[in-house]
Amino acid sequence: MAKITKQSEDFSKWYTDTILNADLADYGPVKGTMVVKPYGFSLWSNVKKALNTMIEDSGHENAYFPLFIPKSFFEKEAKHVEGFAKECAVVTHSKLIAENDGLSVDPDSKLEEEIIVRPTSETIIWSMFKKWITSYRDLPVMINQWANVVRWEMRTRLFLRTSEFLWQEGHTAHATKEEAMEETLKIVEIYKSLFEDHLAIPTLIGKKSDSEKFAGAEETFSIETMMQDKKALQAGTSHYLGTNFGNAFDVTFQSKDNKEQPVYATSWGVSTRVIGALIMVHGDDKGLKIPPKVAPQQVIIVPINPKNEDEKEFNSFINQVANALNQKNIRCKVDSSDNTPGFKFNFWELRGAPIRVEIGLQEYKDQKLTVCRRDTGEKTSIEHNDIDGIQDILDDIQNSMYSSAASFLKENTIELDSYKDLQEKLSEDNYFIKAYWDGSEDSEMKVKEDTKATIRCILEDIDDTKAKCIVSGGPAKHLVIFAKAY
RNA sequence: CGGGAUGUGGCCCAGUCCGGUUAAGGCACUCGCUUUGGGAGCGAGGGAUCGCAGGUUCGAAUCCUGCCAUCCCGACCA
Repeated sequence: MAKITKQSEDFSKWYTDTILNADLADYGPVKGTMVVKPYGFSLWSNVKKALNTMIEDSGHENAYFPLFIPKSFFEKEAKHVEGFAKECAVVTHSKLIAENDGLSVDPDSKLEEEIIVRPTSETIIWSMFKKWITSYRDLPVMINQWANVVRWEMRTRLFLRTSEFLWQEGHTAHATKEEAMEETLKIVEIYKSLFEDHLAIPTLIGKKSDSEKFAGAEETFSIETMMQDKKALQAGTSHYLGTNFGNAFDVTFQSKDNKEQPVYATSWGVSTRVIGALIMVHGDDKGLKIPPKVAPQQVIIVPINPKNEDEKEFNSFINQVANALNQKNIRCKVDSSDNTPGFKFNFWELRGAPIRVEIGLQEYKDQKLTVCRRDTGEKTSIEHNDIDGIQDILDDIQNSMYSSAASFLKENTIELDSYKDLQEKLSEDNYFIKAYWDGSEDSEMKVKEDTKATIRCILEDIDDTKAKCIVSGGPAKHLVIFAKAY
């Protein structure tokens, strides 16, 4: 276990060091791929469990659609093709031939129609919806799937952008525009709750500008979050797709009064990128800081073995504490490896365990526990059977992690109305800049060229003739956030 | 696909310019003893066809040619 680079020295090196050293993930053999290791997967599973519960509780059903999609499906929706054409893995052959010194592709096995490895599943899902939807009685259809997708990326980073990643993608079909829009916004609220209540990550919610929205969507809503380097990370998206996919796949339904009607759609997704967000929002120079609700281990007990004491009784005291915690559904583990206590302290801080309980001779004699919080480093002593006391500390850690991230976001979000100030500020440091925008692509592009910042989201539409665009000085249509993004 | 760099035990790397015994060191690993309240110490041990393929040479990690891979910087992106 090596020492990790300080955040202040090189934030992105800190990020990679932390992931590798905390055992979350490792590089895969193919460029841009990653292996999610057990500790990282356990974290993802906790996130997944929380989100899946909310998805199911709001009426969605899980299903699974194939990885392989006929190429022709992508040709059906023009914008969608445009958006994904440049990053698709394509299957062209079905056989290999063993030759003297290796394998080669059998030219005779060329497929009649090439197959695309899904970059997202709208097309295959809507091809199925066509079969399933004929009457108003069939609607709404509310499907979710947990899957892997492949997007052939040029530059990749662990969790943030890899060629293959895990996510959930929701796909719904509705009888009316209003219902589909309502669904789109309901999902945004679910995502907001996942981030704020479970991951302790404050969020900004808004609409994407045309240049940033999902290929094939009418409207894209996004959950934007601020990392500790003050760059923005889009952590979730929810799309109102209108009738684009319904039309492309010729899906219609018959209403009560026997009229043929178009079907309205939504789609929405959250990926393993949230792990990246969690790392970059909460981590520090010691490593990860995981919010208790999703931590693989909430409490780590580090025994400090006494020299000449009765080891048996000491160990049974420790097991008694661990069992009591586990019985109250607190995820707890005793680190009984033969490393030194100091090593274990650092090891579990690196891995972000919210609470460490130290039990040595002193605690054994006093029947007390020394409790150390990962977020503040503060040590307190509590009675050995005060399980509620531990739960209270976990809750407090969860809350204070959220509030410190929230004040960080607030401190680094500034409102500006002069373009000169915007350029100056963004050349000094990263910020979220709240400003008016006239809605034109020219203004949007100018900011990107001058500062590398983009419109992360549209917070609200403006109907005030006095509001001026920060770029052009013309009448403003929207209040937006400009920021550099991952 | 353009510009730059790098390939040597599991990992980080010295050695390459100027060819010459058994390829050095650190981390990690294994065994033993001593340790254990903030990354333990000592001793012993295992592990490398030096990215691949040719070539030059008495002799190649080192020189030459070709290839491959990875990383960084640009055009694309949840």
